Amino acid sequence: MEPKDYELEFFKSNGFQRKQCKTCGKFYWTLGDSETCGEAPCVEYTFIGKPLFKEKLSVHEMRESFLSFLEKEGHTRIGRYPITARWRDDVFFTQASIYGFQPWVIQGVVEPPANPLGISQTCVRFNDIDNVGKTGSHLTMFEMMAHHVFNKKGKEVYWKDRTTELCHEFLTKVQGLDPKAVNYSEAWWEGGGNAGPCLEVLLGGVEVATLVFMAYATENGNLKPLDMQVVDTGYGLERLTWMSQGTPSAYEAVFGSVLGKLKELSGTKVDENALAEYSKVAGSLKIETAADVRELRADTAARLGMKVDDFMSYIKPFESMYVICDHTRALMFMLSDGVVPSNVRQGYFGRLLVRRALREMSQLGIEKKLSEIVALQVDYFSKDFPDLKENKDEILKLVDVEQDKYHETLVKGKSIVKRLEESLHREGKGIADAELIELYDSHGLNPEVVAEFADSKVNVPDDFYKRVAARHAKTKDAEDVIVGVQLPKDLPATKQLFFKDPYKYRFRAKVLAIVNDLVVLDKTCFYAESGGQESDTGTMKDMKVVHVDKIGNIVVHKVEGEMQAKVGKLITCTIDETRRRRLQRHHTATHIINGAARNVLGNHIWQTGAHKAPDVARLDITHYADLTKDELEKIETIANETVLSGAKVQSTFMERTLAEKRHGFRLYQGGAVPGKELRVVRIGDFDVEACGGIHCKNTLEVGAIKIMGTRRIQDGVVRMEFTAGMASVEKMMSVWNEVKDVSVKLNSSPENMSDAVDKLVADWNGLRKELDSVKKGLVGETVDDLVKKASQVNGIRIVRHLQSEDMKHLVSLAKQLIAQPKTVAVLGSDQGGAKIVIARSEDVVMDCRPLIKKTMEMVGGSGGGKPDFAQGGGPETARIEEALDSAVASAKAALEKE
RNA sequence: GGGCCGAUAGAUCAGCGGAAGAUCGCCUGCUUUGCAAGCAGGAGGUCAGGGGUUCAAAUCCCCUUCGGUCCA
Repeated sequence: MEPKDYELEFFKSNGFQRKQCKTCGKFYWTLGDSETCGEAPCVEYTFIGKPLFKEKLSVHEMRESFLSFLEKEGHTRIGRYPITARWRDDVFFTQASIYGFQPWVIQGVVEPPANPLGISQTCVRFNDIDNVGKTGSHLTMFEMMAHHVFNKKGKEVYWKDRTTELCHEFLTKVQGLDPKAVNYSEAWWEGGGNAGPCLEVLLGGVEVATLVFMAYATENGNLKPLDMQVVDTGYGLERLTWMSQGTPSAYEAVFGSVLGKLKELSGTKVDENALAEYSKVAGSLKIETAADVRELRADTAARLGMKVDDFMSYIKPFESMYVICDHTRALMFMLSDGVVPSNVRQGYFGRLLVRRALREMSQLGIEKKLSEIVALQVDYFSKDFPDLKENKDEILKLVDVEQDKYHETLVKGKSIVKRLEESLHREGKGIADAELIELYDSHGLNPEVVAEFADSKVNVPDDFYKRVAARHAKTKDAEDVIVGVQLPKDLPATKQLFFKDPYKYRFRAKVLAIVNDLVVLDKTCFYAESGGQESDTGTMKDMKVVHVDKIGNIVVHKVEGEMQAKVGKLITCTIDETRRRRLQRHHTATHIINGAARNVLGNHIWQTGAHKAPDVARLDITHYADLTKDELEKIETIANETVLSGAKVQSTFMERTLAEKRHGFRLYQGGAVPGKELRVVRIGDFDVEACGGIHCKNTLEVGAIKIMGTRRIQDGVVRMEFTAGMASVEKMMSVWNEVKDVSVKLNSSPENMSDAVDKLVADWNGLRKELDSVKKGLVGETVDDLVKKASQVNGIRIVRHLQSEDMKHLVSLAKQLIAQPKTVAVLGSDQGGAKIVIARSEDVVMDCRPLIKKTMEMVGGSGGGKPDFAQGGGPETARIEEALDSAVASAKAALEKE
């Protein structure tokens, strides 16, 4: 961070002064005479009640004002990128306007869609979700407005001066800000492996924009100049809107009619003064823990001369409403862009928002469905985002489904809390910290919910969420390190011939390198495993090619047999044609099923994974419920109709930006696809995906598609297994054969098999029961005999009996014997080892446990039980008679003592 | 991707080393003009699956499968 980085010609020629903030020491440039940098906490918000801009604008108006200003200044306006960053595999969500251009544009691999460009990018960030609603300015979802410039060497567009000038003009000329009211503070920006100087645009106590000049790559702590220097600006749409309106909090400015409706529903009255003070205090505090929030409330209450409790009860409903507004707006965009709420990955954040919003709804006592609030958001935003309107029904459906799921969790939770409380009560305890943490972590019940469900009072520890986090903070296992193969440097990218001709199975190519059993060619028809499609196999001269991989853009053939390739020589290769054709069909079938599923289930269907083997393929899609039989049949029917329609399958390479423009982000079904050009695979008007796989040329080649089964592999994801072409035929043949075999065994026909099995099962159950009762009857008969044969001691009968039955039978017999008065039973069995039961009726005084222990020691075993009923066993079966005698003797001895 | 909790009758769950239980629901009979209900009796379980420990496992240990939940 060098001072000269910030000595802009723009500052100098316009009379800006460089000053140092009295409070924080930051350097800043200004036309004014302030002595501080101009950002809270160095200064308090100055614009509340006194807007700094000439006109009060809504978010829609502010966005339009910014973008049209940029257009006027020579920028091209482009549409937002989706909130789910499907073109990247390093992040879940779009968190800044630059995300849409990372990594390909920034790396110079792909041309930007326009240069310079203007955008208002929808973003979500969850780091500060706990502060939403409380601080007056935190949001999970926001729009980052920006002008971006991608400066290639020799093709520079503009850099620091013009950037800052544009910013200054927008604020002063367009929004009518007093030029003296804005400060530009010097700062350094780093992120995602890049770095550069930046200017923070501060006014009214708020940072409304950041102007980043991305000039370096960071490598091991060192800075390396970038080939392409990027202007990365970020203007907070919500903050600018807030500034223009001067409302007590950003929420009041941003949420418009949606917030109004919530106020109406909850019947709260607004005290502008209290809200304003709250925001001001929040602006000057660092809010990180629950204790900070308490301090915020206490400070504000003090400034207002209110009791903390009174202030709390006033401010709570507002916090709730702000949270609901924020979360529903974020949800709307996330769901529209293809997030299906679930318990993992992106979906989890959808669930989180729904549950948090519902909590606040119930706090406010609003009985409406959450989807009704989301619907208000859609209406408020759909004019500027038409896709929201298009997806409205889907969005609301997803919210409803998720609300139902939360309801189930709560119903279950309620009984869990009740039971827990009962059992703790028996021990004379109440719900303590440990239980609270367990209930939240394992059952999704946060402390407030538990307190609501519990009969007794529940105290929530201050550091509750910290302690939950501590439970998760265990060290990770070391990851498996994949040992990479060291290929010779400077190998050219392998030419992949199958793109041009997917039906070429024989070719000759030059051998470029051999490493162990790996062969690299100059060109190849072998498809390397990727995109879920297994690799081709085949032969190379007389060697077998068993697997093909891609390392970077070099295709590596793994061969078996004596090495016959020679570097520099040509070699003849043949691909296993049958296998290839099967893989091809399965790949095209996967696209068809994906399209069919979206057709039947809705726009929220995205591919989350896929695998194509020669004999079977599978496709994972985002969906909130198990597929019904009806849905499945529809998908299968549509898929097969599509096959029979004989649609062309077109594969064309296209510049990434152009492909995105033409086909939208639906392209990214298979996840992030690297590179400058995308291969776009299009099946009629049915399905378009970015895909590097090998496809049939016409859907007719796919043959019959048979979906073998579906199952939910996780909440929000359904896996479909299916076959196509010969694989379908084989599968159906083998299943049909199986069915016929079974039906023959059942003495039935395939059509009547189900009835036959029902009958069989019923018969089997009947027989089992009959056997049970017959056995019981036999026991009954012997009881009388045994009692008669029993010996007597002190008027107590001792029954001694040995039989070859299982323990269950022995126990059953003993129970019947001791139902008689004054009876001791000593029963043995030699089945599966030496087993003995010693039991007595209630009116006999004797502890059976020491007897069984002593007895079983004789047969090398042990035993135990209750005083009146003991059992045991041991391995020395041959000594069972001896043991029985000993047991009877011991029992007699014990009884005589009494 | 990781942590935690869980899987027992049709449903909700208890049992947590010594014959598989409760409540609701279901069936039969009685009672009632009918309904709600009441009374008496009854059916209904591979204790998720597989290994192990033990004389003995629903119960303890390990693995697998499935569900829930928290976190990234």
